[in-house]
Amino acid sequence: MTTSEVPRPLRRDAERNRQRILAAAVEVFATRGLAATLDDVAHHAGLGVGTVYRRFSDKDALVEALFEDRIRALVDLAETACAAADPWEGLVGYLEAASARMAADRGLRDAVLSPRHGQVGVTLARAELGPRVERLTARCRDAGVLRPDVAGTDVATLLHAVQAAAEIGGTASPEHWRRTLGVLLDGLRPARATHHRLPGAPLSDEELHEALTLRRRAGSR
Amino acid sequence: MTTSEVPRPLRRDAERNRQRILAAAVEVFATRGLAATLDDVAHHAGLGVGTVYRRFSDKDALVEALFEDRIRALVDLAETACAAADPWEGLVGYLEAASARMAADRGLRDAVLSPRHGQVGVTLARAELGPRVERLTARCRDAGVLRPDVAGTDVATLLHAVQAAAEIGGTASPEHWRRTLGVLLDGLRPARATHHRLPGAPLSDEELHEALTLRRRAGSR
DNA sequence: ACTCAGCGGAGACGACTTCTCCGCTTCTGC
DNA sequence: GCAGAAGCGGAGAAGTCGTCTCCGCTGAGT
Repeated sequence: MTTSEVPRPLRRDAERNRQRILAAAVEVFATRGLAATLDDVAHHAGLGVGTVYRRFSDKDALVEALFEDRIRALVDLAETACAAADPWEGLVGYLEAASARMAADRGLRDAVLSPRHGQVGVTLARAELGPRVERLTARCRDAGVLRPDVAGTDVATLLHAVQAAAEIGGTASPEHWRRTLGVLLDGLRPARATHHRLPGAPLSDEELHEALTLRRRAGSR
Repeated sequence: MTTSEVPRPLRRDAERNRQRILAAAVEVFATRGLAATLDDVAHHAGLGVGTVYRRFSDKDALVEALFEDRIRALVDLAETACAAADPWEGLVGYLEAASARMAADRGLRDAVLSPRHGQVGVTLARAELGPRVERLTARCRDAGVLRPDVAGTDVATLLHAVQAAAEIGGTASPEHWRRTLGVLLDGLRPARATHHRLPGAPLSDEELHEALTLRRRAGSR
């Protein structure tokens, strides 16, 4: 449903270029984030900017084409994790897999963690993430394998925190975030709650959503 | 030594305006970060931009005037924490205090966690932070109150991660970061032998420094 | 061969910042 | 009071950086 299939089959060379653009965009966005310019992408594909703009009306259109299914894959990941035999393993597996993908792709990181109006599909897909993380968390809490004072929104925040670590590791130490995640995971076990309860209350879903949406002047366009 | 004291005492109204600028800058930078424009600051002070530029040659000059001692205060905090009777309490106290200050002041956050050439004093002050955190960490490790596979650079990374949480809380939930810090602190206790060691190796000092310096296109100017 | 989809990429545009300039206002010392 | 230095305001010059358009040319497809 992205675009009606009716139009016209595209000339052979044009289709080839389309693929090149997509491939270049994947690479460029992955390393430089969504802040990369379309000029960058075009040049990386060995094409002129005009060509990119003929194929994709907008920078948003390109981003959407690239990231909607990537994000949907994260949703599937969460869904699968909900079905894991061991709730804790499910949560850990999801956090690791999701973190790994976002850490390896600055563009995905931006698409998931930052806002942007106009990217309808991406936004919708992202919205499906929250409830699943919530379920994942609730399951663990019920099973007593997660400290009871952690909410789903807290886990979302933690994911953000891990990505901050990933940003520090950058491409120089692409696995550096795992250390931060490791510390966090140990801190999430119930027995580990040595001290006091976590202070304050977790963010409500609305607060979290607003925080994520309101975020950053950055991004693209 | 900021500027030689010799010049001339400044007319009374000028001095008053200077104070207004400083006060406005504190406020504006705290809420909008270093990305705020000097026009913002000037307007917030009820003055024209020209006035600000007469007093401070540069945006950097203003930032420097504001944040050098703030960062130095963080250094002092770390120094004091090193002298705490209980090493763990020292570390926790430092992390909490430093996080609190940075969470409450987006400008400070930017000044400490991001780069910027030209801000000599700020950069120097920041450089003194690393070794102290290292000492703080080593003390805890030696005392066996910190998991042995955590290095000073890891703690620095964790601080970053906490600030990511702070950014989410924003001004709506200014204390939200404490929950993330809480989880992290519990995860830092010497392994009540849950899992495995933290994966990979900690960043070296140079790697961390480079990561911090190389960071972000953002900032001011 | 002919023609039209497709291409390239200079540059128009717009959004933003930083910082300057200069006529006018306000102090201050005498 | 008054002269004249110090200070002020804020329009706008100048620069930067992205997005996206335009149009003459190229080469695929029949």
